[in-house]
Amino acid sequence: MRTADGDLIHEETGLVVEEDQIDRGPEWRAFNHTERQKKSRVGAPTTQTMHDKGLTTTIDWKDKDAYGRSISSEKRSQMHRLRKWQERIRTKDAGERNLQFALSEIDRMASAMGVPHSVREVASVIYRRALDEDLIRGRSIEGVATSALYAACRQEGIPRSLEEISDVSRVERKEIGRTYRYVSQELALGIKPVDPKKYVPRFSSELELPEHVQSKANEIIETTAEQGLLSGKSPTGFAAAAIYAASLLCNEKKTQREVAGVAQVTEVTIRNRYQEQIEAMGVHN
DNA sequence: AAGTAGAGGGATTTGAGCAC
DNA sequence: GTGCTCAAATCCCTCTACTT
Repeated sequence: MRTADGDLIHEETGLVVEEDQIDRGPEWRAFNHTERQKKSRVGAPTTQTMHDKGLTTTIDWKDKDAYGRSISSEKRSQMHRLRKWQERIRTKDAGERNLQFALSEIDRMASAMGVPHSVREVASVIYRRALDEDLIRGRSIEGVATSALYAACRQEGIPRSLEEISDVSRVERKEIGRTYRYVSQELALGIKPVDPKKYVPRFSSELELPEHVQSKANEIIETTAEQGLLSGKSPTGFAAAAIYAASLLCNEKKTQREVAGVAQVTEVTIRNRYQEQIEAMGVHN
């Protein structure tokens, strides 16, 4: 095998067997200076599948020289040290690269969702903790990164639903939920179920509902949640129903379809929830 | 808009099988 | 008997599709 430099490499040992003696200086090459500048780089073809793009030298594990002869014990121990360091650098690089990738994914998703910088910081911390606790083994980096972001949003009090986060992630909703539960449990994040009231301002502003409708929706949520109506129900559906009910009560009516759209639940869910809520409010008043 | 049936999915409970 | 794992059963919620 020959490198781009023309050096002959021993197939098994990977050691250089024969150096290309010819100086291919620039002045007599076929392409001139400007052509040379056009080429961003020269040399061996690179591959994206390896972190070093396949350019680094590999020291193999045989104690033979380029000619296949055994080498002295002094050389052997020197080779051993070199290999050890190469392995250390290689694995360290791989870990760093994965972390870099995860953090850039978190950043990308956070930007796409428009969440503040503090959430990204928290997500990064959660991801690093998951890495330290060895929770990523057997799971995808993207999955853990996405669930770290999901957890961070909830922890910072600006929750995003699994639907919303799976829209910007390459990982599907089910996987995010599963990984999130696992990470949250293992790291003892102690995140409480999302308060539906947290969704009210965002959904309301998307629906362009005035302040007093929001307060009414919050009131409905508080009263009905006290009566145990929230238990086991999805917070987004609950919030959507309360907003719908509030819009009716305040004569600022939005259709179930509109509310369902911004909350990413179905109209059926809104119907079921809001009737329970209205009933409970009736009993309450 | 409202209602209904049925499908599908997640979480929890129950029960069988196994090792100690 | 106790503790554990794993699969099946069950419950509840949300969804789609359809009708009124």
